[in-house]
Amino acid sequence: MKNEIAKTTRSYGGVRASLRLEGRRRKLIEAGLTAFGTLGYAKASIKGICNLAGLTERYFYESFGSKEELLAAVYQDVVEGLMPLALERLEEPFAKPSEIVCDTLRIYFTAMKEDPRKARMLYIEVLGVSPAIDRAYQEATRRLAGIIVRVMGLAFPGLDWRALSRTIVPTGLTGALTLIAINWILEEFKTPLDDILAQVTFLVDAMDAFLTPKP
Amino acid sequence: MKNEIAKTTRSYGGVRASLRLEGRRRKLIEAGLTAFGTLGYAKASIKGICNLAGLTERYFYESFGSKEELLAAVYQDVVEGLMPLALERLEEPFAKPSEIVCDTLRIYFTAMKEDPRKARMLYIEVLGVSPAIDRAYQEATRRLAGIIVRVMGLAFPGLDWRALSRTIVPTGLTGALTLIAINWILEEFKTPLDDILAQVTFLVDAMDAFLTPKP
DNA sequence: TTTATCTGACAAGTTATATTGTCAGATAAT
DNA sequence: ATTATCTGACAATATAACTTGTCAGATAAA
Repeated sequence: MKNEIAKTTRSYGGVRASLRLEGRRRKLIEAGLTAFGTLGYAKASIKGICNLAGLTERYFYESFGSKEELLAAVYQDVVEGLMPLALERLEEPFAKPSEIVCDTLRIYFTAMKEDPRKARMLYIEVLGVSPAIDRAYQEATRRLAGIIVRVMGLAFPGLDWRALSRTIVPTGLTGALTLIAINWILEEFKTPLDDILAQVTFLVDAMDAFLTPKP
Repeated sequence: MKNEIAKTTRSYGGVRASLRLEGRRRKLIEAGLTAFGTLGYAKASIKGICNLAGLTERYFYESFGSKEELLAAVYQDVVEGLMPLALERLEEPFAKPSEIVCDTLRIYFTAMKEDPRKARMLYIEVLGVSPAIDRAYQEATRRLAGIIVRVMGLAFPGLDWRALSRTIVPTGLTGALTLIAINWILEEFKTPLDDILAQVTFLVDAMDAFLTPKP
């Protein structure tokens, strides 16, 4: 209670106080991503994270109240960073359903392979930490399901996705995508991405053939 | 190194040494299930688990080298205990595909609702603890996928499930089932099980209608 | 130039947990 | 009956991490 960090207001090293604080916060989030995504949440220590960030513990508590709070911030950051990537593709035109589906999946899976830390955060480290984190996970799952529904809505405009979105179908599709991703992560991306996408293409094409009535 | 527990060989209280040891081990596994399945793995302490088991720490280290080792044993126990339940149903006859699918799912989901500790163990507490546990999770996932393939093979004998089992389809189905289950757990079983199964029935019937050519 | 504030390194206190050790009384073997 | 072993309760130690505090030197403001 006595010795809280005095709120910094001055400029220092030519940068405003708020910018320095934000910079430290970002460094901690980045370090947290590395620590959680490699060591895992349980084995990552605050001191270790601070070392990675090139900061000292004081600055950790300046921005976060606990390791769990940092985890939540890192998780949010990863989720927020990944969403727009997939959404961009949805603005572009496409020739057939399997194209838009696979393109979106490719973006998603590629992002994970390029940064396995994020992959671990998204699916593995985030579960079972605390009720608060569980809620964040649920919320992120819902958003992912929402994106999937949008993609499927574009791919199969004939279906009533507004109605379907109130069923277990989006959750099921999300789960399918998620577990395929988890297995891919745990086997260290051994299966070529193109193999996975070829199978998806086959399935989506089959669904397309079923839905579009032949004359 | 000096003071290891002398290996017990005598009979005591009318029970053989090996039986007493096995009994303590089982008590610890049961206590671990309770602790991990409610507090969560991270927050469960060895002392707390021993209290739940009505044993002292000495006996913990008699049977397990670490908390993680206990987790692996508990996980195995839960997985082994759940498999035969679902497999039993597969011996019985059924009228239509959605019947066998839903019956199996009902058994599975009911088991989780009746013992949420197991549900949490299966899907939530087990992830991200260590590479060894990750492998156990992968193995269990494969076995679950195997069961799903068997169920689908019964429900849709017209499909070549031997070939399909080498695709992402079993993993996808497993993931769908898993995430639906996780959401159900995290929302504390709010959605009535019959609602979920009704949707599954609808989907499986639709798939059936698609696969059986109309005259 | 002088004063106030910021930074980085580290110390200190606190808590929690794991892990090993001790021991008195209960039980079985001789 | 006496000796050896087993059990349960608890003490002691070690370790690790969190959290707060101190302080010298760097930087900016007056």
